Amino acid sequence: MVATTSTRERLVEVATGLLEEGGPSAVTLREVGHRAGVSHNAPYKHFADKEDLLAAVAAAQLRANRATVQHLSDGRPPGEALRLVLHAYVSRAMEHPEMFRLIYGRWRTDSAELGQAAHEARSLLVSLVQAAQDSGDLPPGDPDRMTALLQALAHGAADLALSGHLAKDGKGHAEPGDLVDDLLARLATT
Amino acid sequence: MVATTSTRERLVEVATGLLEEGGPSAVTLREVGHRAGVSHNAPYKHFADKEDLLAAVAAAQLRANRATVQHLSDGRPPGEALRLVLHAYVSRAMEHPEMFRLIYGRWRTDSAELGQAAHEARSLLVSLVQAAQDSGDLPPGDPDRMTALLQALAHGAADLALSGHLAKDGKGHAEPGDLVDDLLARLATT
DNA sequence: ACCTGAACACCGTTCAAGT
DNA sequence: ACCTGAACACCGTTCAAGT
Repeated sequence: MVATTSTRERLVEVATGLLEEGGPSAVTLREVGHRAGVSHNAPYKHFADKEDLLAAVAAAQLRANRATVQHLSDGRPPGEALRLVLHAYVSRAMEHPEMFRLIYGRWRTDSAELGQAAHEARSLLVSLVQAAQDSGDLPPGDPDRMTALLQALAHGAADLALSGHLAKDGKGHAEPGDLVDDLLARLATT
Repeated sequence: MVATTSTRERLVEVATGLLEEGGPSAVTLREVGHRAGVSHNAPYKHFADKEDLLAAVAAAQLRANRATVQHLSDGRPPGEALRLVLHAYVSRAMEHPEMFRLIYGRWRTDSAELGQAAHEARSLLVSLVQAAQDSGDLPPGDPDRMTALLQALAHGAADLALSGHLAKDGKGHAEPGDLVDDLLARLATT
């Protein structure tokens, strides 16, 4: 299997690496072009501007996440699958903070590719929640709303932990994963 | 009462305005200086660099938020006070997205002023939660951890809503404030 | 102590031109 | 269709100098 990566794919790969190393400001089109072996403005032939390139990076990562989620939940009981997926959500955020902040950052460009990837990621999560409700691991109710509750908690716990606003005194000892478990436990006993 | 605003205070005010209008990239030291009536590099006499100025902006806002929280909760039953404060947290985020993202963004500078303001904001929230536990509006347990759970949910709901990752199909109709109420309701019946 | 003007290095973006 | 080199406007930061 020969990997024939197009220039466009290489630009996205290189930009991904630069992002994780030093955040969006480290993704200069000059360095992207240089690492991809093209000129510093060749990216403009594939992307409208820098933000459009970053949107492609975020979309690619969302698709990769979706594959991970599917693999993680495959063949497991719904309650356990959901728990693993939420913990993976948090772990990914803590290990790849720049990518996390990019994906859930503010976009002034409405990238169709990114919107599509985000929609598919959410759909998968909703179906997982629905399965957990059917199996009795989660209480009944609108699955969209239950999903939003769970994702909001996992997301907020990760984001606050990343910014150091989550009880760093060590007293509460509230790791983001612990909060996920707290919520799941309370929901299970309702 | 004559308002004798120092240059430093004026720089922070001007930077705050620019931030809310167009985000951190709109806060150019040149424009800050110009609006404050000084040269484009006068800010360097008051702040180490641009990030240090933004840290002062964030710290000032955290202190203002703290005052709002105290005023909101003053004289109300703990359960209601907590609910109002969490809703205010969400509303503030939705109405001032750039400020919200700044405060809970990533800092490479460890500003003592910002760290102090963040710590005090968290302490106030913990004491509110503790009062709600004492009055029976919230279940018992480590107040630091209960606070983290509540803040993580409010924070995540607001952040996901801002980035459009919260069920925008309209089916679940999950506004951030609704999620706050969902969690409070579930905690009340535990 | 606080401020200014010039200068430097860097970056996103555009443009005319090349194959 | 895809790429290049030069150029423009802009920005953070530094420096020598002024009061």
